[in-house]
Amino acid sequence: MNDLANAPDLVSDSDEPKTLAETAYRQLRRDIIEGVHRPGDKLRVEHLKDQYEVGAGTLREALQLLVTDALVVAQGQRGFRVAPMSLDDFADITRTRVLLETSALQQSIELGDDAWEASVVAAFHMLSRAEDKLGDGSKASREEWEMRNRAFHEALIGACPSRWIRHFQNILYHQSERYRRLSLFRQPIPRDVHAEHQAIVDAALARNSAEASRILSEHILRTLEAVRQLPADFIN
Amino acid sequence: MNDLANAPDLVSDSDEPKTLAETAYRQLRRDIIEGVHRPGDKLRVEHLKDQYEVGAGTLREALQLLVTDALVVAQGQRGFRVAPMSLDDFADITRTRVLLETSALQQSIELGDDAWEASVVAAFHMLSRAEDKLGDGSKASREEWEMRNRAFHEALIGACPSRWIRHFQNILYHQSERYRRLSLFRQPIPRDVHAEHQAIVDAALARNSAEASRILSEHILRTLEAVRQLPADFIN
DNA sequence: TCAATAACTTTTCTCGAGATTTTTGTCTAT
DNA sequence: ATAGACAAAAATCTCGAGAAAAGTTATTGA
Repeated sequence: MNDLANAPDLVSDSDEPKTLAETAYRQLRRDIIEGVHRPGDKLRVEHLKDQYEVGAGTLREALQLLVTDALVVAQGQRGFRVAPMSLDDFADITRTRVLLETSALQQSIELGDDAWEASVVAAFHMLSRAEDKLGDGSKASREEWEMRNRAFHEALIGACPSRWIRHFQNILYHQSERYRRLSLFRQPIPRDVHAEHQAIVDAALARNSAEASRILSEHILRTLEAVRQLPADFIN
Repeated sequence: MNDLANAPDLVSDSDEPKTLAETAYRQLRRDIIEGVHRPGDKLRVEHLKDQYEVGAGTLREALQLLVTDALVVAQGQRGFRVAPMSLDDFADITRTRVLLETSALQQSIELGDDAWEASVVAAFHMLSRAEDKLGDGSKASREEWEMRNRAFHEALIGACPSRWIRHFQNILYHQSERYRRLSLFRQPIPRDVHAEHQAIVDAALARNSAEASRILSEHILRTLEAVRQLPADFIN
């Protein structure tokens, strides 16, 4: 139909940072997702420029990039703040993710070729291996699992030709990461995620679009439930 | 359910520009949508800073804001360019818009109260009046119609509580504006748009979610067909 | 004639200082 | 004691110049 699948991303994310601003942007993004800068915190340029070792203008640019990801909000003439978090917001993020990701998955199942099937199987395998090593509870293994989990979800919708859906999906994934981090903190991988992933793979390879969407939906929504059951004051 | 409907937008767009950078941003955005800067054009800071009468750093910031809207693409260390246009891209935009806007409409129909109904009727009335004045073919009347058309679509999904859907919807609307401009150029409001809008309003007020979505889908997709039938070299 | 290198020009990126605006703190008057 | 106004402090926003990179043209050798 169209060949957008191989077109460059709307916002380059994969390749190396070529500029100081982008380097600071990535460090800041990680720090926000990790909770170093907490929701609602004011991000003062004068303080942060020393911390991240760049000029004021450069840091400003990094903050602007974070506005694109909606991890930072800018209020004209009143500086920058870390985007607030709330249960309602996470519910919104999750539902929107379900809407986009199921649609992308359906298109993937419809259009995906052998190479797509192979990449899904491969990503699932990588993820399964990471699950095995998750027992030690180390931070490294958990981060590895995070990365591969993300790679798996990306592989699933990899054959979806819509650059826009993938772009929005990307933004939402970063957002959820902030929340999922909370749920992992208390109950490290509680439910049987492996079986859920396996079921999605099976349905996808069987080209059973409706079934795959249904399972994926429940899979994503379950994370919402996990966060909902956290102590109320966990999100502030 | 949740009270996000009245929460501030992810990216403030309604209120007045409080900073020079934001002013330049709006001017630039309009110029890109209007085609003053053409797709693929290089946006050289040194030239543009004089044209828009701001400093280099300030213009840089304005360009960064446009990256958020995906109207400008930044290539690290190689400056900024106007985002390219293509038929495939517009098809992608349109389909994604349909996905988001029908979902938002369904939620609106489900949750909307009397005030929502009133705002839909009001926006429809405003739009109809603008259609009457469209006969003179003046630029002013066409711009008025554009604004009210947008207001109408926004009113329809106004009761959708998802800030994220509305945010993405917003970005996509700006994108389509660039393309719709082309179709208006040749065939000024060709099809019977009024009847389509009327049908959507009727179905929405009757709380007929499925029917309203179906009509809205076709309504949006028709614009895609209109652009498809333009001379091939119109998009370059 | 063509390819590779080198010098030059253009453009982007980065920084620190000055001008505005917001915020904080203090003081006075009711 | 509270509210308002004034003053001081902090932070943001803006600008122009200098450093680094990319792009362009000229030159040289085979």
